[in-house]
Order: sequence, then structure tokens, then C-alpha cells
Amino acid sequence: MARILITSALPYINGIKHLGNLVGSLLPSDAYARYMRLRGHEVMLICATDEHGTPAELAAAKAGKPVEQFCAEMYETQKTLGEGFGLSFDHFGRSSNPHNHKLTQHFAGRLAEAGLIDEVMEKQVYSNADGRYLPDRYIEGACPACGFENARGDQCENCTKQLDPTDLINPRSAISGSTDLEVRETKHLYLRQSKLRDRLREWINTKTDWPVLTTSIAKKWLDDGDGLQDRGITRDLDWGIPVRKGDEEWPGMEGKVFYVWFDAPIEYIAGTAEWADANGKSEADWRSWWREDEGATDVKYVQFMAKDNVPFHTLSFPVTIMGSGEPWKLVDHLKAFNWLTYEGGKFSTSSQRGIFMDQALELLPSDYWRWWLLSNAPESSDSDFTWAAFQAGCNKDLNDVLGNFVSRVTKFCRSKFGDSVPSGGVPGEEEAALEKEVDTRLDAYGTAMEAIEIRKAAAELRGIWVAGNEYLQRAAPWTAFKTDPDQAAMVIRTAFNLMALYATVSEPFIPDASKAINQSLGWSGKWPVTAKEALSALPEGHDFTVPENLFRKIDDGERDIWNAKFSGASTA
RNA sequence: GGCGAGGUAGCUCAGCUGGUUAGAGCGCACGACUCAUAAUCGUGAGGUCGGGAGUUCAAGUCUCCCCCUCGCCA
Repeated sequence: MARILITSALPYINGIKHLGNLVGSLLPSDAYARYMRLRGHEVMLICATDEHGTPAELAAAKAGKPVEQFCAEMYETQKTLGEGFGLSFDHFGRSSNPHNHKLTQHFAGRLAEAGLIDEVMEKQVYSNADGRYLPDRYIEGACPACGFENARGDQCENCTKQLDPTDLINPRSAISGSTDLEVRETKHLYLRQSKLRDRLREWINTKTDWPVLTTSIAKKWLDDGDGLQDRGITRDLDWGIPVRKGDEEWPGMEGKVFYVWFDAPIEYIAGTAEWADANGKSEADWRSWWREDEGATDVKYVQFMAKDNVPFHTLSFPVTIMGSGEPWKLVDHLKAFNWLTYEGGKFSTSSQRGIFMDQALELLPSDYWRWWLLSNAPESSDSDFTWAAFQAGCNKDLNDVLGNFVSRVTKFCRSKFGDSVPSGGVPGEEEAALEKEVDTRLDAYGTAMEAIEIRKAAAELRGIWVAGNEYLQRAAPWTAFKTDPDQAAMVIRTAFNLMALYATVSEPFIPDASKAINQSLGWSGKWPVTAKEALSALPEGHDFTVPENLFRKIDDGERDIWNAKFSGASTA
């Protein structure tokens, strides 16, 4: 029994997430958490919406809503969709919540005391008409490099050149279009990441069991060019966490907020505090997950994220933690995913290319998506979602292999023995062989889950399902029944126990189907210690009901319709 | 142009620190069974492991060069 703290990268608030976002951290973190809970470990799975920053303000403006209201509504939407996919967060919080304000200000104060924050005067564009500064995407103008008319303050979309707002020619406000702009001096805080470079490197070098994807990205940032750069952690925006030095004012920083990438990972901690509030727990309860001086020494902390988040989790956030001088938990294992592509190209939120979480659930129940996405997770390289592959995977694995197994066992039993687990007969060689295979596969499945090798785990799970069909075929109870009903009864009883075992071990991947099997059995098993034990767990005479078919097939017609509908360009 | 990740059967991918006839799933062909959702099970065909050179008794697995794809940055 261990304590495992798990966080999923925070989905950004500006819109509904697509399948790539789902498989890039939310889904695998849930599967891992579910597995660990099943194995009897104490798990804390935390996620939240990441709500601050310019894109949130722009999305709110586009929706014609105040940013607070927009975020509150989108939070509810994302929370509901997460539940729709069975994401079993212990708490799904918001980075805009009071706990995060307090903690973010706390960390900033500690970092300042440790001499890790510089106050830097820099030039920013101020709009007199809008009465505010115009950072990043709030300002547009002509690109100084290529002359493109609609370049933004952070980057020219035409030639991809990185820009500063002050570089733009004929700049204008993206809000009002006003050209009544002036350059003002404004003070900002910089996190002196470079001071902790050696310590970070030492720390990362101890992480020999991390995936190459993770350590190579981290090392690149540490050593590329002039090495790790200091980073601005404040912005001239309204929406965000006000800059304070712990509980105190920060002279000269009035009206400014922390940069979204500074406060977002702190929400992992704050989200755990929110969990305590929501569940009647004490401050000590949540701190025991995070503070090594308050009980967290036995906690294993695992983070899930897509690869674009790796630098922030291997460098910036650890700088915040280490620099605070306080014994907060650093990540122990970091699992990063590559991209999921859609029919050979990128998922695109702006052009509505690909499938989004709300749309997916309108087409099929979440287990279909969970299974296909997890069993094809982009672990070693990018992986491609195609409708053909999705259809083939779901039809074969879920419908034909697992669903049909449950169907053939329950229906055969009902017609020959009635609606309870039949008694009689003695297990023999076939059953011993089955036990041996299940033991081997369960072991491999567990090993893969412990190592967070999701695809491999899915393949083993599938192998366990297949073993049931193989067994039935060899044992052929329909033949045995004619001459030796007791033998047939024993085979079917074994198959029922196999079903119960499937319900338990499949839960991390397809929780709804697991529940359906358990309901039809009127049973809820524990994680199998040995196959022999598990395959004789159900009492003889135990009643069951024949469930509705667990899964259905996706036919070619609907596949083609969906393919056309989600190809982008036209939004259907 | 720089950096990173890849290039293994028709498709999607496994192949750990180099070592018997290179594996899996899907697809395909043939066969078996008939309990089940025309589902299942078995057998088989299919690869000079991107190309070239090198190290080694031995290389998909190490070194060098080249080609191609994807991503990030210029």
C-alpha cells in the first residue's frame, strides 16, 4: 500500500478539448489512477482548468462575455465532459480559485526572499483608448521582417518570426483598433531560472527511469544556446493572480498579475487544497500529500502531460519548488506523450478539424474512445487517429472479442443451465492451462501499468480477453453438454469467473463495461492475486442476468459519414 | 539551416544492456466449430529491419556518411 499523487496537465480554459488533448494526459492519468486504486493504493488524482492568460481573455471577448463568466461556464462544461469520459479525478479544480491565488503569491514571496526574482524595467505598448497595456496578442501591426499586415505582438503568422509588441510597424490595438498607442516603461518580475541550472541538471540526471522524450527535452532547454533563460513571470493584464509578495503588497507591481505559466502548475497543489475543502478535510490532510515535512515522504508523485508541457514541468515548476526553500514535493515520475494526429494532419481548434470531446460523446459512449485512444496512445512517437483504424479496433477488440465472450457465456448458460452459475464437474488440464496463461498475462499487464506503458498494458489486457475465447473453443461446453453436463457446467462456471475477472481488470480502460459486467453478475471482485483463486471466486448457484450487448459494431456507412463530417473546413 | 523524434511484414506497431529460423494485432487466404453480436478458434502466405560503408566470431540492435517523414526553432 503506497500513496500515489497523480496530476494531469491542466486543460486550458479557452475551449472544448479535442481527442489529442484527451489522450495526451487526461485519459492516461485516469487509467493509471484507476489501476493503482484497484491495487489497493491510496491515490490522489488532481486536475483543474488553466484559466489565466491572454487566450482566455480573447476567447471570452469573442464569446461576448466577461472573462470571469466565460471561465466559470467553460469550467462547468469541461468538468461535465471529463465526467462523461469517466475521468475519476479526486478533484477537478480551477486555477483561478482562492487557494491558487494564495499559494502563487506565497511562492513568489519565497522566491523573492531567496534572491531568485529580478525586477526589470521594460518597454510595453500602452493603449490610451483602451486604458490598458497591450501584451502579446492584444496588439497587431505589420511585420518588420516580411511586411505581413496582420502580425501579432508575439509572432508573425506569415513568416513565423518571434516578435515583441514594440517591433510592429503601424501598430494598432486588437481590441479597439485604436492607433493611439504609446510605449511606456513598466516593471516586470523575472524568475532567475539560470541560477538553479546546475541544481536542475543534477536533479534531472538522477531521473534515469524517465522516458527519453522527457529528459532530452529538459536537457535541451538547460544547455541549448546560452543555457536556461530567466523568464518573465508577470503581465500587464486584469485577469490573473495579482502580484503580491506573500501576504504583502509588492511595491511597483500594483495592477499586474502573474504570468499564466507561473501560476498554472501551482494549481496542482492548490487543487489538492480545494479537494480538502470540498470533502471536509483539513489543511493537514492536503498538505500531507505535498509537504515532505508534513507527511509526504512516502508519496510518489507522477505527472502526466503532452510533450509541449515538458519544459515547464522539468524546469520552471521545479525552480519554483526548489527556489522556495521549502520541502514541497517534486515530481518523481513524469510521463509525457507525443501528439495524436487526425487523419494524417493536425487537430485544429481554430479550423474545427478533428473530433472534440463533446462531439465524441454524441457519437459513441466513452468506453469506445477510451479503449481506442489508450490502446493507441502516442507513447513512443506521434500516432494517427483514422476512422478506419478506430472502427477496426473497436469492432474487433470490444465487440467481437470481449462483448461477444460475455454474450456467448451468459446465453449458453441460460439456455442449458438457467440463470445461475451452474455447479458440478471438476477442473482439469484445460483449466490449469488457462490459469497459467492468465497469470502470465496479468503479471505482464501489471508490469506495464506500473511502468505506465499504456499501449503494452492494453495489448496484455486484450490478450486476457482472447484467452477466454480460446479456452471456450478448446473446452467446447456445447459438445460436452451432450454427453457430460457436469463437465460443461464446470467450463461455463470457469467462464463466468473469467467474466468477473475481466470486469475487475478492465476497469482502468473501460469502466462502463466493467460496471455492466459486474451488474449482470451481481458481483464485484477484488484484484486477482492468482488466477486459480480468481477463477473459483463466484459461488455455485450465484444468480446472474444476461446483459444487453456490451458493445455494438461501427458500420462502414456511419464511419464514412463521420469521416466526412469531421474533416474540417465545413463545420457540420 | 540548427535541434529533436522517427523510417521494421499491405496497415498500426513490439523488439531490453548486439547472439538460435525478426515478433504481435489488424487485413488477407484456407480450415474447424456452431454456444454467441455472420461472432469465435486454428493454420498459412507476407519483411535482404530506409540506403551505403565500418567495428565484431556475431548487428534491426554499436560507429560514420547519405536519403525520406514529422515536430520545434531559425
